[in-house]
Amino acid sequence: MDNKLPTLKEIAKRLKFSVSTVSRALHDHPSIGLRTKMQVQQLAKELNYEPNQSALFFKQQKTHSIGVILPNLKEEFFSQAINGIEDVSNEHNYSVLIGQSHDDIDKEKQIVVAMKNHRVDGLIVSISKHTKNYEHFTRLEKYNIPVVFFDRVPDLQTVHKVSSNINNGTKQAIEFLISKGHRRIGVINGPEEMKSCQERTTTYMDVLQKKRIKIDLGLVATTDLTQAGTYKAMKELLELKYPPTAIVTMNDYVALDAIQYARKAKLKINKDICFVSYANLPITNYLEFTPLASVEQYPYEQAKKATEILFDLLNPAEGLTEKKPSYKNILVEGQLIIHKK
Amino acid sequence: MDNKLPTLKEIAKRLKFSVSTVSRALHDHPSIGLRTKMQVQQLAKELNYEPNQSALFFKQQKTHSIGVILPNLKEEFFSQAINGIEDVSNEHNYSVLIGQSHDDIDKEKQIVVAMKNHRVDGLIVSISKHTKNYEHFTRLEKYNIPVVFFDRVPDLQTVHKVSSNINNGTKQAIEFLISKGHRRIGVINGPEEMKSCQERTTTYMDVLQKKRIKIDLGLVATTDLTQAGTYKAMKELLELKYPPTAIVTMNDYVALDAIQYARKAKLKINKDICFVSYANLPITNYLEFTPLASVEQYPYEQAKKATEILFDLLNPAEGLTEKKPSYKNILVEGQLIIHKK
DNA sequence: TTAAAAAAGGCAATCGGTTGCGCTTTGACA
DNA sequence: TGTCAAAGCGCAACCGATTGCCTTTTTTAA
Repeated sequence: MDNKLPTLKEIAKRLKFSVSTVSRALHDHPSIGLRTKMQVQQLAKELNYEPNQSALFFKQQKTHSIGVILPNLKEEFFSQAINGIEDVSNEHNYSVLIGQSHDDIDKEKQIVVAMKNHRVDGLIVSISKHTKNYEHFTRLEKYNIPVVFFDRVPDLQTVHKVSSNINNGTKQAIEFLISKGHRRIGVINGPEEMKSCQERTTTYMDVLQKKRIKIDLGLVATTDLTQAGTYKAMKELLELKYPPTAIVTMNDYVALDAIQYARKAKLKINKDICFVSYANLPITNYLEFTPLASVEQYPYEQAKKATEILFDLLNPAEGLTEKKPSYKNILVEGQLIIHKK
Repeated sequence: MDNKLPTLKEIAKRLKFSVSTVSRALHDHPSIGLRTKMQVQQLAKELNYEPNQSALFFKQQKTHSIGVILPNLKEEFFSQAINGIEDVSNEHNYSVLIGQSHDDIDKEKQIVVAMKNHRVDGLIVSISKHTKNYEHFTRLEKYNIPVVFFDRVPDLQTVHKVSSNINNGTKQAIEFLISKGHRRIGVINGPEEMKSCQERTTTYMDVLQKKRIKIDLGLVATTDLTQAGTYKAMKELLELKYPPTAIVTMNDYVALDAIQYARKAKLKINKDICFVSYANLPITNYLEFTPLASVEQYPYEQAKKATEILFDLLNPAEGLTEKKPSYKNILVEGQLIIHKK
């Protein structure tokens, strides 16, 4: 009982019209008579006709789907980002294909290939924390698959990207800590490959310098974002001759690990030592010991903006010539959120 | 410079073969000579030829993609589930299309239509918490799109589903609390529409009865899973003449809200009142006040199993006749995990 | 009444790959 | 040297929808 889906041919046969007439009738083409249109449209409705998307995709060389590659859906940051992507895609009647790199470069490359084979019309990407080489992405140009990066973006001028300008947030964060009387402020940064981490350090030093606070490079530690890495960083910081009284951490997950370490070290959170972080996870509402403040990076907005750019690329603006090798580089301002409690 | 992708036709033209020969050569068809095969395969490699998936999808009437519909990616339970789905799909070289219902029935229906239009080969679904009517899913049968439900499954016999058998976990949980000396054990359950919630209540009563503990229906409250709903449930329970000394909550998110409420009510967690929950969120590791134990529901495994079933449906086992209106109904055993601390 | 224009609809190519079937070689064997 | 089969390859249909162009019919105007 393989209930074949109705096709144009089927309708045409029943009504004794040609396939092309049926097609045009359904599209309200002017050169089809009213009676014919009515007949066709009614039968189409009766049969519950719907055009075969695969055929359309094939003909128009479009799949009406975009791919999304990101490190890990488990991080709420990214699952919020997905919402932004989905919302915009749905408006355009596009579907969303998802792939997680799990911060593994090989997996990332593999997904890119899979997406390309699937002929996605475009790609939204947040790169893995180890990605330094972007060839697997740039290669997509040959296939006319536009790519827009967000949040974790390559340090290239020749790509479209949306990222969070954390400089302002970082500045606010450090000034906030200084205003609270802290003078020895530590940093637990992420891998140096990540552009945002370099920026964080730079801003950190800028602010301290402006406020005429001595800079001690020993106060800048790095983690690979694992719990072990963060513990190690904390160990280094706490073993300093003059340990920090406040620490700025790469993101909330790092902050949670750092806080856990501090507690094991019998430090009183927000008393002996304070934390300021990035990302502003909703889950922190349930925590007893949380960062004093977080720099919100607006994942939903970033992802939304990135997707909008992608659709602009897919539907080149009306009346615009092809000649525009200009690359979008949008910055979403980060914002320091001071937690209540 | 619209670098057209190479096609069979292109290769055929250059080598002066017919398209069909080229096609067969690339597929190692026996009726093609060795020399020809070599030539074709080499040129194909040089040109970086790759078959146009859209064309294939169209021809074979398959898209090599499966759709996933679930309530909310923000819940770690579901983002873990996605991993299981992705892993299996990748093995089969399938792509994963994602849609979130956000627990909204209309949105859910809309996504089903979008997925159908996209001609996904199959669907993995965890229904919204309000879904009672499953017509939008059963309608897919007509399109030969198999559906496998997981975790939040319809209460129907005529569908494929994988869900967590929480009865055993619930039993263990209640017995655990009883062994700790609790005699007044409360329940904060989810919406009654959800099958798992009915089961929870039933098991709860069974165990109490077996242990000869008086059943007080006042101890069973429900929440709509929002914070407000949970607060209301807690209020009811705590205002009882003899309030519970332990509470079993629908899931960890509910538990967190309940715990927060209890703390505001100046109750000492794990002393005045204990909690046992479901889901076992990793985030609870960072919490000061957590449930004593959680019933792990193995989202990754559930989703993985569901996806495997889907692929079985897509590739009907060799030598099996079509005649098998048998519906899979897999239960993944829940397991009580007692938190250390 | 006739020519020309407008209206209505059909033909066939096309997208890229697959595949049943038929045609032409070649080689082996008698 | 003639015969026949196997080997090697091409033709053409097909999947479903779109669209440029041509044909037929009807209408309008001269």
